[in-house]
Order: sequence, then structure tokens, then C-alpha cells
Amino acid sequence: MKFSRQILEILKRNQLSVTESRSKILELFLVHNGALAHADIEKKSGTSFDRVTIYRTLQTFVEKGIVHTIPTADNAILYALCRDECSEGHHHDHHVHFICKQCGSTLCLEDISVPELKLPKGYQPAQIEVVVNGVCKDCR
Amino acid sequence: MKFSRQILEILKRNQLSVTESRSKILELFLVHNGALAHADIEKKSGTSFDRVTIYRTLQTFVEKGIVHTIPTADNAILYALCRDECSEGHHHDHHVHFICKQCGSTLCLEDISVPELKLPKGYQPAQIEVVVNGVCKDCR
DNA sequence: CAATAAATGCAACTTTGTTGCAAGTATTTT
DNA sequence: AAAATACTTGCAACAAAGTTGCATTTATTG
Repeated sequence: MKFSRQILEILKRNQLSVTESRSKILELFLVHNGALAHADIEKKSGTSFDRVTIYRTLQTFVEKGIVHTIPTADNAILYALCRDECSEGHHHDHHVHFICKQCGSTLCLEDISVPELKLPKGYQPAQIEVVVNGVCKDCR
Repeated sequence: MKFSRQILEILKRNQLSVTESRSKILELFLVHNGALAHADIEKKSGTSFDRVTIYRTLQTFVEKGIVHTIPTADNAILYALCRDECSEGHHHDHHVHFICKQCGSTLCLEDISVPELKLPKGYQPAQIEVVVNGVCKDCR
């Protein structure tokens, strides 16, 4: 049960007790550096955790703002690490996600800013999700 | 079994046989003028159709480009009518959807153009989905 | 109107996600 | 450092969402 300082730090900061499943799942996100679906985690963790535990862990992470969900056209829920700026319950208002058609991996492009949108009269925007589909730099 | 000229026209144009479920579901989309989830259709059609039929009808409509799916944060698949410009299999490359927090309805804002995005080097965009969350003009 | 092709409904099944509760593990307190 | 407390986990059972094969019904074509 020796996990990196970083992992312990993240969990502690969010007032979560440090358990093996949380540490391990968080490690997966840190290592993978992209979005993961529930199924990915189930596989990559080596089937060691109960399905329910994974569901609950992800849910907790979302609530704490450690991770956020990404909507996709084919309706698989994807989860990705938030940057430090994400505070509890309040994620970035603008988010750009890139899904590669080839390798299927999903990346958060948090450096890319979402341009202003002109909405019709009367529409008040609160959050904007942008999902770009295409070919990533490794797959060309 | 008297459905509007428009409905027959859409089905015919897509080489689909005119059946009651297809006509009725298509009518729902035309009347509702917004996005519908599978569950909405099940309710609004008056439980007259089998669940499976609805799944298959929606799938067919998506394949033919009559309808497209909208990714949402809470991962319910939404379907919305495509404009005429959507040809088979090739939908709009840019799409703006607005989901109202209050009334929950989802609209396609196809008149709104998606601004250019600057992606990091090597990333080739193919399709851009923009989902805006907020308050619609009727709910203010 | 008959022949053919396609769509529907049913049943059974798979996959995905949820809930309550007993047992186990982490944290806090002394 | 051990006991008390609080939280997490895994199991079982369940609910919801989606899929597939096949017999029956419905639409289209000549």
C-alpha cells in the first residue's frame, strides 16, 4: 500500500480517507493521462475491485471535483481528471475535449479556450461543453 | 393512418417503408420541436409501441440522417430532428445544442455558427459538438 | 391481388447502474 | 498503541437500459 505522495495529497485535500481502491483508481487516472470509462477502470485495475466500489469511487471523485464527466455521442460516460482549479462541485465552465476516432482515447484540452458564442435573444448560457471528434497527433 | 404529407415525404425520400411507428415517432419530433429521449417517446406515443420497435426506429432514423444524437452531461441519449441539409450518414459538422436547466428541454440551434477552435499541433478536427447549458428564453 | 420484402412484437438475455446491509478497514480519540 | 468510532467495501438482490433471434404481421412491388 505505498502510493505516491501526490495521490495521498489529493485524497487528503478532499477529506477522503485513503483506501486502496481510491488510491489505485486515482493512480490509473494519473498514469493514463486521458479520459477513462467505467469499463476501462474495471479492466485496468485487474478486476480486483467490485463493480459497485468503482461506481461509488467515481461518484465520490466527481462530487469532490477530482474528476469530471465527459459527454460523448455514443453515450459512454467518460471520466477525466480535473485540474487543480476545479473546486468542489464547481468545475471549469469551459471545457474542450478531444476524442480520437482512431485510437478512441479522449483528452482534455484545458489550455484551449472556448470562443464566445452568440446565442439567440433570451438564452442565458451557464456552461459550455465542447467535444471535438477527429484524429489525434499520435494517430496521424 | 393519415399522416401529414411532410411525414410521408421524409420517409419516402429515405427509402423507408411507411409504417405506423415510424410515422408516429416522426410526428412526435415534428410537433415537439426539440430533442427527445427514448423514454419521452415511449411515454408520448401512448405505450402503443414495443420498446424494441422504438429502439430500432430511432436507430434507423439516425442511420438515414433524419435524426441525430446529442451527447449530454448526464448521459441520457437525446435525439433531435436533422435539418434537410443532413444527408445520409453525414450530419452537420458543427452543431450547437442548448439544454435548459429549468424545463429540461433541448433545442438545436442550427443557425448559430461554431467559432473556429485553435487546437494544439497535430490534432485534426472532424466534427465539433457544442452543448450549452443554461436557461432558455421561455424560462426566464 | 398475390408474391416478396421488410418491420413489428415477443421472449429471453446481456449490460449497466443502484440500494441495503453486514463485514472490514481507516481514522480518531484516549 | 489499542479501543472506539466512522467510513468504505463487497455481496446479493434488484432495476433499468439495450440487444438479438425468430415467428407473425404489415407494407411494397409487379
